[in-house]
Amino acid sequence: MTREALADTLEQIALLLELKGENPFKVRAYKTGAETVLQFTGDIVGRARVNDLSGIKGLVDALRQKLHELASTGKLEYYENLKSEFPADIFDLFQIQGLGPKKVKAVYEALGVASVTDLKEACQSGAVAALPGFGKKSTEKILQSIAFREQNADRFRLDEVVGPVELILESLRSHPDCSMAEVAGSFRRGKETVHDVDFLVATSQPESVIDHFVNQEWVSQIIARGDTKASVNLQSGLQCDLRAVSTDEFACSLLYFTGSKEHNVALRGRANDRGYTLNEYRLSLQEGSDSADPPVFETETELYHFLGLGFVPPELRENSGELEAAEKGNLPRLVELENLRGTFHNHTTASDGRSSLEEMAEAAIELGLQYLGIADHSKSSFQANGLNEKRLLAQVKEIEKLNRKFADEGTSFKIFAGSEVDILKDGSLDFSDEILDQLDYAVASVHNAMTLSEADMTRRIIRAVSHPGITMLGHLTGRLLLKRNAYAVDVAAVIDACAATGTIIELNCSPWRLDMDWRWWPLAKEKGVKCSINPDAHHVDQLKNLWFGAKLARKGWLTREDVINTLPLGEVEGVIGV
DNA sequence: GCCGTTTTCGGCCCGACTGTTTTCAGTCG
Repeated sequence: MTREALADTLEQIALLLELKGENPFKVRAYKTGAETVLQFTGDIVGRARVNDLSGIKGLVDALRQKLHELASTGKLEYYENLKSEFPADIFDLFQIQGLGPKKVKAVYEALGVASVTDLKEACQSGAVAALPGFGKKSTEKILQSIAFREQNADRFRLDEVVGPVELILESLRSHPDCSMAEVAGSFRRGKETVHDVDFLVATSQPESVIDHFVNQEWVSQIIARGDTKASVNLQSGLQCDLRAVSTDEFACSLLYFTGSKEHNVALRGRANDRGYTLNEYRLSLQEGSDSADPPVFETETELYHFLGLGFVPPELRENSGELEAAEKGNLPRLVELENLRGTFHNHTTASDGRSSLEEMAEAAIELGLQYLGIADHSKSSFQANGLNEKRLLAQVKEIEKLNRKFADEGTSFKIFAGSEVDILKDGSLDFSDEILDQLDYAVASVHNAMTLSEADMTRRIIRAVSHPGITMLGHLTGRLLLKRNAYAVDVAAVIDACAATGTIIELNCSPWRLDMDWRWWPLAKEKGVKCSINPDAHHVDQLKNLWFGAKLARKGWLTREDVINTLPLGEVEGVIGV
């Protein structure tokens, strides 16, 4: 039983109680209970197991007893009973945008809608539109949301994939018959979401490695299994494919299975021009060609060089100019995770984070960072417990105190006091200039009124980034990968405005966002706009989101010089204007 | 269901937006 599992159960109880139309304050008690469990500093699971939860605000008789039962037995009778009153798939309905507990309750009770499939049918038949409180537009919105879900049903965010990838790679590499193993495909290229994951091994005993691959405990279904390839589904539904080749074929295969298809096509054309033909196993002489016999390539680098190209990092292999650059020797030296010296835009328990200021600082020091920017929500983000002026200034004082402590201890580390300031609907900011002046830096972000027209949204954001108190723009498009599309905004115009005002654009590396999108960074770079790779961490563990950020920054052709948080403490202050 | 007490029960977190209404309920951040 984990902390997250305890909190999940309380949250699901809250949802079910809402469905039943229970007292909303009772519902809230369960929700805040879940939050309390998540934020508790200490071994909440252990304490729940031995029924030692006294004195924790928010957990009194009922919740304390339930947490004890859950932690000590792994089950909760109250929850099981509650669940049995509703169809098993009812939770899926809450994923539909625009459907909350009241509306789920309405379609369930009036129409017997118990799943997303039922809901779709009921929308199409007009039954939903006929319900009180619903209408034509609601029906359309629901159908749109269902379509979006269906479209993305077989795609996964990187955070859902990175764990399994490491596990499987390690398992393959530890097999005695496997001499090399790599992950290829869109994961290796650093796409923001993936459909499946491709693995490649070099072996002289393919059957034995494939046997090993399909018989792991995390495999839930074997889709296909042949002599040199196999496909399986993991419990999450993620499809993983394995190809087994010989050691001599490994480099060409890795190139081939990394893609993209378009990059490969261009590369094959280039091989043809030189009298060769390239496939997933090897480079061979074209029939009748008088070119020299090609060697066996041990690495992708050797193959690229043979074709007159510099090594193209996998992230750039989208056939968007990388081959031309590789030919001229103009490929950028891409930024690396290890180049990052610090980071901005992180939250603490002061707003909606789950780790305290001190814990976040300690975790950043542990990661080897020299500085950490704190940017808790501002007062308009009420749902996120945004800070008002008084609380913000108190936090600034607290940060100053901690910084003095670091200095006294001889620790070369600094916390930058900032804020994630809400961009209000008209583009004005949630804090006055006088308050912003007292901060080291400020991130401006949109958190509401996301349905403005493109023109209005663009005007709104440009007004905010043009404000002298704003250092950087947070998650430019507001997208939530596989969940919510970007709001309408003219990204190019915003980039122009940032270029004109010297405003930094964030690469928000929460795996839900990865925003601004990698496709826009080359333009931003061309215009001279700098990037800040920001984890948007709400917990110490999420500082590791920097890994996603570095990957996506590379995909956007960014170098160390383009990313401000590669600068050491002592230089970065100048850039953010401290 | 929890809190703060006025130790017994009333009060509990805001504001914008949307769509369905025609004054407001539900959703979302």
